[in-house]
Formats: sequence, structure tokens, C-alpha cells
Amino acid sequence: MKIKAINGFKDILPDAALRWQHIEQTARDIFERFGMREIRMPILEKTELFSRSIGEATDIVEKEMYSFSDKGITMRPEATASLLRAFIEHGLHVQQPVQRLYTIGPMFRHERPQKGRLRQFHQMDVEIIGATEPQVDAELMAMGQMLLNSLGLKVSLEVNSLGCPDCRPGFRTQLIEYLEERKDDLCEDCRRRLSTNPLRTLDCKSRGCKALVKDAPSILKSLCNACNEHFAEVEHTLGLLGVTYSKNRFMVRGLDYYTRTTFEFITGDLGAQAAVGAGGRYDGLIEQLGGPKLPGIGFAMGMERIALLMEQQVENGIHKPSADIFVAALGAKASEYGCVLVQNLRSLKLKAAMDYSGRSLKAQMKQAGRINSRFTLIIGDNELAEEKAVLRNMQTQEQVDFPLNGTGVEQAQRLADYTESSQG
RNA sequence: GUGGGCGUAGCUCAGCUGGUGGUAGCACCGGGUUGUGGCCUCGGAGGUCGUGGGUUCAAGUCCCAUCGCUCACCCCA
Repeated sequence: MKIKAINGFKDILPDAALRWQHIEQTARDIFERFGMREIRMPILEKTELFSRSIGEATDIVEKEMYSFSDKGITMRPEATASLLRAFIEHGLHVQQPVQRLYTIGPMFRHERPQKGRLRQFHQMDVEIIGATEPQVDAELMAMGQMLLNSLGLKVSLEVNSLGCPDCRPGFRTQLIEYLEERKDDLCEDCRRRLSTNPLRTLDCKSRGCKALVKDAPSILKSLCNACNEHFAEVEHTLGLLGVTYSKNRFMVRGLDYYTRTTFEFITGDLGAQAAVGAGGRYDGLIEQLGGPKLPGIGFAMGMERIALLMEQQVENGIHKPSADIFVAALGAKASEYGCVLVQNLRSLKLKAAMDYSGRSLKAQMKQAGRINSRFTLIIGDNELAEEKAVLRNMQTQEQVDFPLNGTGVEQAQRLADYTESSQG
């Protein structure tokens, strides 16, 4: 074999695709219960869209995007920016004060791949635009939890507030002061983070930093009144909705645009990747992108991470679909006959299959078993001569004679009726 | 960008200190059943041992290089 897929890009083979379909169908069903409408955007956007939303100085924008440098366009690294661009471009806010939108599709990031991190990955992304009420924050988390629970996954929800442009800078200054005084005890990475991204020290994995940061100033104690009230109401509503969660004041976001509520659905079962889904509020972002002054909140779930978790946490509850009828034909005449019959059955919406190779009946039966067919219709020269075929119920092993009189369409209809009224 | 691990059949893998590549499992094809699947049984097909070089009488095995995969760090959905 010569040509292989590019590193970090993965094929989703038929067995796995079944799982993906299940994930996606479950998600669409739940999203729509919450009034979300689907929106689909292109995969390519102007590079500027991401540098303005995600943050000019972030690693994502600086070195981890798939960009066509000569054209100023980029393969989207996340969905929120594209979705908001479409929202603003088409003035969706004038149609409805609050828009609930979701989108599902591939994203691209030029990072070294590892477990649960591919260069092409897939997200299910949800955004509620135009609502600032804390109940919406809670509702969104409840929806995420409902989805993960419906898939049979055990993950925990962690919630934090990052404050707003009024109160976050103050916290940031306090934190830097605290860390500067203890600089010598920080790990090498954190000493660097102190100048590049001080908040990141809060979720450093090193034991020393963890202990040190434990007594650092708390963002939750630095919130302004408005943010504090908002967060309290989010917690209250989560309680009302019966959502289990824990507060995590060390949770940090990598993207610049988040304000107030942020949350993550996390697990310990994905190696170094903890987050199955994550999101938060971004009350200034839409305006920053040249749109109306509207608040927003959303989250994204990683589909390969969900799929990995399901492999691990959920017994294989996904059954391969079965065919309704397999036509086993013996001889050229029977094969021709079966070919037409299968076509008629399919017109009647049955899943019908046959093998044209002219192999032994044994081999054909084996194939019928492999595709998990409910019935097999056996047609040979004898049957054609006597105008009746053998219809075998693959599960019960019962066989009945099936008359072949009437037109092809009539025969197909009789078969369809029979299989519908039988357990197989 | 940095560090570790691994490349043997379609897949999962044996292969000890160099001495003829596995009766290994799964999957595939065929026989046992002259026209009946799953279970069983017998047989079959399938490989440049990632690639290139070196050491050696002899390399899947040792050395060097290279490519690929993978996990982790950085970063982060």
C-alpha cells in the first residue's frame, strides 16, 4: 500500500460510522427539543475572522491554523466565529430577538496529533445569541448533560465565571502580583506563562504549581456585582434543573472572547484530554466582529472524543442494521429473475440484497447471514419451473413455499407484506 | 517545536542470547452437506519482516540513517 491518509486525518470506517450516526442523531434530536435550528457554514473563512475572534496572540492563530498564506483564508479551527459571521452577515437578529443555532461538522487545527486530538476533528456546536439571562446559561449546560447522558456517558460538569471586562483585569493584576512573589517556586513553564498567559498557571499540571495556586486569589471572589449576581443565578437555576456540577475556579479558557460563565464536561478516561465538551458566554464578541451589540453563549462537543468514550464506557449497544431479504439465486435464469425481484423490493422500501457471483448456495447463505438478513428467498431452476420459491426465516430457520405467480411487482408486494407481518 | 514507545499477513500479535518467517487468533475462500447461514471440523490463499545502508558465513533479531505510526509536553475545543 502506497498512499495513506495524512497524519492527523482519519477515516471513519463503516462500523465506526454507525456509532457516529447514533451520536449525531441523538444530538440533533436533543438540540431540536431545545429549540435549536441547524445552520451550515463553509469550512473556509477569511483568516482575519479568527484572528479577531480567537485572539491575535493565541497559539491557535499564531501557528496552529491551516491557512493558505497567499490567499488570506483559513480552514476553520472552531465553529463559533464562522457561525457568528454568518449570523451577522445575514442579519439574523432582526428576524428573531433570540436565535438558537447549532451546527455539526469538521474543524481543522495544525497541531501534533495525540489521543483525542486530530488535525481534522468534528464538533457539534451550539450557540444561543441575544439572551443574557443566566437561565439560558443553565439551560445550555442542562442540554449538554442530557445529550451526554442519553449517549450513556459518565462525565462531570465543571463551571466557572471569568467575569467581564470590568472585573477581570483587576483579578488578573492580583493574580500576577501573587505569582510574582512566588516566582521561584513555579515550574519553568509557568514562569513563562506569567508573562504570556498568567491565567494558565491556574490549571498547570505540576504538583508544585497546583499547591501554590490553591491559595491564589479567586476569580469568583473578584467578580463585580453584576457578574456575581449572574453567576449566583446560574447556580440557582442549575439546582432547579437538577444538573449536577461542581465549581472550579481554576478553569481557564484559551480563547480571548469568553466572559462570565464558562463550563466544561470532563472525563478522566481520555488520556491527556479531559474535555469532552466546553463552552461559555461571549457577551462582547458579536460587536467586536462588527455585528450588533448582542450577548451570546455556546459550547462545542468533540465528536471523536465522544466516540472514544463510548467505546470505553458503553457496551456495544449499537446493532448493525439488518437486511430484510436476501435473494439466493442458483443458475443464470434464477439470477436474472432475482435481480429484477430485488429491484422491485427496493422500490417498496425494503432492504434487499443478492449476490451475483453464482457461488454455491452455502456461500450465498453465508453472505445472507453476514449481512444479518431476516429472510432468504431461494430460487433455483426447480423453483422457477414450479413457480414457487423457498422462503427461509433466518432466525427461526422455518421455511415456507413462496408462490411466484403474478407479475414481478405483485410478487414483491406479497414478499413485503409477508416479511412485515413476520418476526424475523 | 520537544521527548518517549512502536513498525512482522486485511486486523490483533508470537518470534528467547543472530541460524529456514508462525500448525497463533480474528477475518477471507473452499470441502465435510451433489441446493441451506451462525456452531464444529478439515483444507486453502494471503508477507519486498516500513525503507535504505552497514557488521556477519548467516540479520525479523545487532549498528546507522530515513520514513511512518503512536503517546505525552507546549498549546488547547
